[in-house]
Amino acid sequence: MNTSSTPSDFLRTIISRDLAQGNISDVVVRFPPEPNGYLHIGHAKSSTLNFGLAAEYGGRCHLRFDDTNPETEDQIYVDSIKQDLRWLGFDWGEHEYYASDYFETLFEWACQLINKGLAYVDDSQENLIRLMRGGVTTPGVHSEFRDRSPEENLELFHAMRSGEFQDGSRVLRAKIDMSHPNMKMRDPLMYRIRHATHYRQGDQWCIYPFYDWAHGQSDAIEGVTHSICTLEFSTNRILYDWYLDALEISARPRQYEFARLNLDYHVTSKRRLISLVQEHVVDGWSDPRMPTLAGLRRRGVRPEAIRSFCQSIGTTRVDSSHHPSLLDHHIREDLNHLAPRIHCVQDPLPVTLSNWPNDHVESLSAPYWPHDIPREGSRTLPFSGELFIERGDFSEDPPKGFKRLTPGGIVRLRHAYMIRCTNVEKDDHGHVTRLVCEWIEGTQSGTKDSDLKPKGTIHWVDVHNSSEAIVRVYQQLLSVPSVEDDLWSSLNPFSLIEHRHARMEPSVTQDSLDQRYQFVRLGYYWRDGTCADSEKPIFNCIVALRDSSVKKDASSQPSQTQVVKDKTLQKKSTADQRPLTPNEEQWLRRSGLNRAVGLAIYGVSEAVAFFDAASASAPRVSVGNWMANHLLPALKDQSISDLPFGPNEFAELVQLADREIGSAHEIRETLKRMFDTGEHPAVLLSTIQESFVSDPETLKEIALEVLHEYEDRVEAYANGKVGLLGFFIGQVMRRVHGHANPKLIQEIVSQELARMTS
RNA sequence: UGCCCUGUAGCUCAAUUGGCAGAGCGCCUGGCUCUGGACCAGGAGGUUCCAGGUUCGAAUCCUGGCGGGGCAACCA
Repeated sequence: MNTSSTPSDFLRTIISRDLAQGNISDVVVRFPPEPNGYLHIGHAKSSTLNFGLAAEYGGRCHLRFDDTNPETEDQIYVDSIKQDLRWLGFDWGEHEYYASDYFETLFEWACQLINKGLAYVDDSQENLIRLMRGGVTTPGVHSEFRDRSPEENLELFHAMRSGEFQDGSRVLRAKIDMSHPNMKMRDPLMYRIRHATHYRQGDQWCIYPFYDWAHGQSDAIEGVTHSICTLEFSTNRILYDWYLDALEISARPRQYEFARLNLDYHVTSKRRLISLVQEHVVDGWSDPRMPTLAGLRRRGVRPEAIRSFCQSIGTTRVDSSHHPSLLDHHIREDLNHLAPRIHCVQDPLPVTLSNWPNDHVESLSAPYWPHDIPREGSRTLPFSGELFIERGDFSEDPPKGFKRLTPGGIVRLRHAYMIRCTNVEKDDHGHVTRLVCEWIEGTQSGTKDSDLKPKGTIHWVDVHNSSEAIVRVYQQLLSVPSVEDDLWSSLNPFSLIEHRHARMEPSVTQDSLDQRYQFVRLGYYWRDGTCADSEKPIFNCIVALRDSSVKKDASSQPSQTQVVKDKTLQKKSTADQRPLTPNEEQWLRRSGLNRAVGLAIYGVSEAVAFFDAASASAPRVSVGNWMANHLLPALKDQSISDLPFGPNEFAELVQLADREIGSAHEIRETLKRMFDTGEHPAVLLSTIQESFVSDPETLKEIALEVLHEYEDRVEAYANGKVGLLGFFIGQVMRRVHGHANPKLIQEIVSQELARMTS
């Protein structure tokens, strides 16, 4: 199976830390689909993440239906989502929840916000509200209803609930900040009026909460600790926190975002999937070409493959798109040890063996498994003078490297004999209709090697002892990696290839209907469950075998030349620096600092005065560097005057660094502690250094330990790879957990190195 | 144009939190084989987006720039 190394990603880092620091005692996550469609491969990523996290950390994962929009949601989707999740192998126990079950609580909480003056009823029209929100660079304006009293708001809100108003006539909004740089904070809507029947709550409600108002609160109600959603919600996080803070409830879930799954050559947007179904481009939601779990399932993909695919792609915050070959790889890996090998000829070409004894039928025994798979079992393969081979396995005019049958050439029929092609029969159009071949006696599979060297081995079936079948081979739905402008022109016209006259070997009739096979040299297949009543059996191709003979088509990985990744472009754009103002120029000249450092200081209020004061007793350049690189960035929101220390203490710190009383690492640590305690730098530094390994003998011991452990590298060092000095220092540093002076280590390591290699 | 996120091998991700830039997939070569599969061995592929700075040492910290994505639904 695939590499079982436990995945490491930013979420696991966060959760491990929360657990270690005691921020939480149990991990509670949730998978929150809206029941308005079928689950697809993207949901598989999200659900394996959440259910996987819960399992790994011994926590739990809730299934919550985010059903706050009565107009699009339906029980059939609830049912299909549950079915798909169970199929994937996930178990949520009794933790099945519905956001709509929280409507009453949400309503009460909204009233609380109204009472606090943090929410108001707005009678403005929809498009006016939109207009008044402003744009990304222009602030919004206040609604004329923004300053209604809590009493009036409460009364109106209750009237909204009791159905006194029409759809769209009023909304409840949070009262935040109409000029907030984040658009989501410009008095977001909390409730709309919708006189619609909810699939679960019926006509109980005519006001419905929006996502932002419902989601975080639902998380809090359920005790969710980590609320993991996709990247497009990252701008919503600030609102998520605002609502929870405003409510002052004890439960405190946190939202984290990760990148959704994109699969090249597949349609992933729900809207487009719907139109494919509605326009009958595909055979419903479970068409084997669809990226829905229902489609994947019908195609024959097993949940194990989907889960291992999802684990292998990792979890990041980077928008990325995956090539389907990776999914294919996991499907094959799953099926390789599971699917017995049988013969199927998809596109039959008749072959007559001219010298085969008349009417003789030989029963050959053929193992189901190749030598490298440790499984037992075989079946009987009837063999006579009338056979079918794959049309593509014969070529009159073979390309270079063709390893199959050619006029006059020899191939082995798998599990049977070698044959030589002696004659090619064609119709009036020059189309090959039949091959006449010579049976080569004594070449049966398993017998001693003959001198003959077949070009290759091909599969076959017996004409009179085989059955017809329909075989469907699928390719990606799109002919381009992603839909550009128009879905219809992006569709791959060859996404379904149907072989109506395929021939199967006879053993198949004895197998159970849900058996998955490898059709030798073709791929993995199984019977289409939805067509059980069809006259001929219908087989779906689950995934083709890897095929290094095929010319790569449009869906192959991009070639190196195709991908320039705009690197040249990026290079060209040298950092054009903005011109300086006269004041800035004067400041730079006066301070004697370089541009970057100088401007960093100039841009922060009080920083110039701080710099001037500090540089009275310490070198200006050092003061500048330490300020720009370490002091100012650590400031975050607070201002310089809030610091528990002043410029004089800072100057002392800089001097400690300058006189090499402390290493850069130690000085940084000292500064960090000054932020917390405000204590004197020299005192802090000496306590830090006390815990340091400063005894040269001890360090020498450790250095020798390292050098012995990495003898090969010492040799490489001796041979001129002097850059390894840094590596040795690093290793010693690691062993003392950073608690030592690097310059001292360098001295010692260099000495020992010189001794060893001289 | 405002705010937020994000740039590591062709692709997707790692890198013990400042210490030798690695893995899987894909690709190429060889071996094995009665599957152009699987398996085994090897290989190519990197200016860690760019330019500066701090440091004994930077993919990692700082400044500036460039590229990509998201946000202005009475959807979620």
